[in-house]
Amino acid sequence: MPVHNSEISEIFNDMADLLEIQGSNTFRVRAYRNAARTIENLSRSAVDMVNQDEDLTELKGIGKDLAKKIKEIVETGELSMLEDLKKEIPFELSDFMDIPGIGPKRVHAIYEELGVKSLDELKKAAEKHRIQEIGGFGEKTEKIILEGLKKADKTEKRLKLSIADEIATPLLEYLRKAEGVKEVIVAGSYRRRKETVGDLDILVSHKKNSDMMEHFIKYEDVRKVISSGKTRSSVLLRSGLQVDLRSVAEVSCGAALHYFTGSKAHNIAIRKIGQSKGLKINEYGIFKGKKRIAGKTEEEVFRSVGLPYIQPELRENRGEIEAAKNKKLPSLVKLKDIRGDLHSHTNRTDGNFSLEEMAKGAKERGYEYLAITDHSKHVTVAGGMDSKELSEQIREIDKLNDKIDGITILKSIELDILEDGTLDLPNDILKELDFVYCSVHYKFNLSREKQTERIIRAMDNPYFNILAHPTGRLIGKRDPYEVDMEQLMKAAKERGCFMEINSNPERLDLSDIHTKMAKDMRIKISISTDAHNITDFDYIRFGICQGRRGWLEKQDVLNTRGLDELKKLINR
DNA sequence: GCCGTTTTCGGCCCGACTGTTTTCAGTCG
Repeated sequence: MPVHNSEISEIFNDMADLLEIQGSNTFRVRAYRNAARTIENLSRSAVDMVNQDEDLTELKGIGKDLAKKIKEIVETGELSMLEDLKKEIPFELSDFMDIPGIGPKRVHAIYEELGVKSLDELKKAAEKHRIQEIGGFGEKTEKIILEGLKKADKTEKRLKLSIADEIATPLLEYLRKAEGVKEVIVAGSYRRRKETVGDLDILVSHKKNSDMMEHFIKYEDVRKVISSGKTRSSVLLRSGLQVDLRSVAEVSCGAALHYFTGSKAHNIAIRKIGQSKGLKINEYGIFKGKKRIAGKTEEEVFRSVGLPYIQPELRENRGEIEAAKNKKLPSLVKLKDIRGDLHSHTNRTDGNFSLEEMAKGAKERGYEYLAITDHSKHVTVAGGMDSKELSEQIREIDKLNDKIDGITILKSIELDILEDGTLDLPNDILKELDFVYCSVHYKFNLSREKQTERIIRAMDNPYFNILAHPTGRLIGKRDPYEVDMEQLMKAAKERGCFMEINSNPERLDLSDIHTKMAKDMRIKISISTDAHNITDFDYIRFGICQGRRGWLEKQDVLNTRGLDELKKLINR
């Protein structure tokens, strides 16, 4: 049974939870959490590393002990120490910590004092007002627990970046109307352009005596004020999104922006470097003793620790600090580098606009080319094309290309990969196309081995060029299908195939980590939108963000090329 | 439990807000 990296990191996180509740050394707890993160962010499978007898202690935060534990997990699928720990402390206690306001110390107290060991029992204890009986606990804490339990039922989810955009835009506009306001900027994972956002961290600078905080909590979309102070307030919007507003002085703007942009792991790493240079770094600035030596801009913050500016999308402590030190930071791809879209649909299958309308929409966006990739026949619900219909469309595109100026329409298809790895249409029609996009649309639940084999077999066909939405996931709705991405990428590399970042904010597939894997393996990427509408072309901005989070540079992306170069590059 | 361009031992990021207390611990980001 192959063990996934995510399972290893989950075991380490479980270890950390239980150790923390047990009252273990906090740094030991942190070591487990760090290790969990390292494994989760690994662009290779830990199983392979163990099997190839590689030295795991080379990895950040993995020492002799944790290396041994990783090996044990890989070989047995579990960690005996965790199993032992579960016998000492009820495992369900770790769920208590999902309640906001409840941490390990309080969980420990509840368990020790009341013997409560499940969420059910916790609810009953709170309802009978037994929580208040515990020293250091009061009425409010009890209420927090009851409310938290209610909320846990609804499984508070992270919002997709596109939704966060929709919520943030009017809020920012509103905040900018406050009296005495100077600057308003969103930090946090929103600024790092992560695919989902847990909350919004907004920084404001304003004149003295501004009513900023007052203004903020009066926003019409506020459902509940969580906390409100002079420098920081938190509210819950009706959408369920939490927004934290922080007031910052101008001298501290850069330091605060860096601090609240995160990620936490990145910040810790930066602060450690600062510490080694005798500096204290916090949200107010960079301090040498009591003297502030920097903090007005983010550039100053980085300079003070001897680093060049690091783009927000890279700040995940996935090697960006080492790259910065070695002057190896990527020059990230930009929206304006994109010269065409390689994945789009028309009303011949499940799109909403005609070929010509889509072409005009792409042209209006300044594109030099647009590839039409309608579905093939197996996708019956979308009215997929057979050979005859495809050849009709090919002739239609030829005609349109004669008629329309300023943009070239490329002939392509989103061709289904069948269960046995064959392609949905025969090669004699595929050879008429400029290139072929391929994808999986059914039988998502094959075993990891079978799914991997299926796609690699498809890649064996010489007309296979680009793998669309390589894991099939829909964020928050459908998990990615099981597939060995490393194997897929190796196969793609050997055969001259490419990968897609599907820019639809529901998909963003490849993920950031897999994008980085492709980059490391020198596999070029199509950043395209899968547009079914003209406005869908604008999803490209989310794909670009994902590409940037995966360290992509202009030259790593297929559709930053001019038409001739693209055609040369894409054909096997 | 990890880690070392002063270190193989003694550190390990830092401050605001809240609740329950009378000076602070816990939690959060």
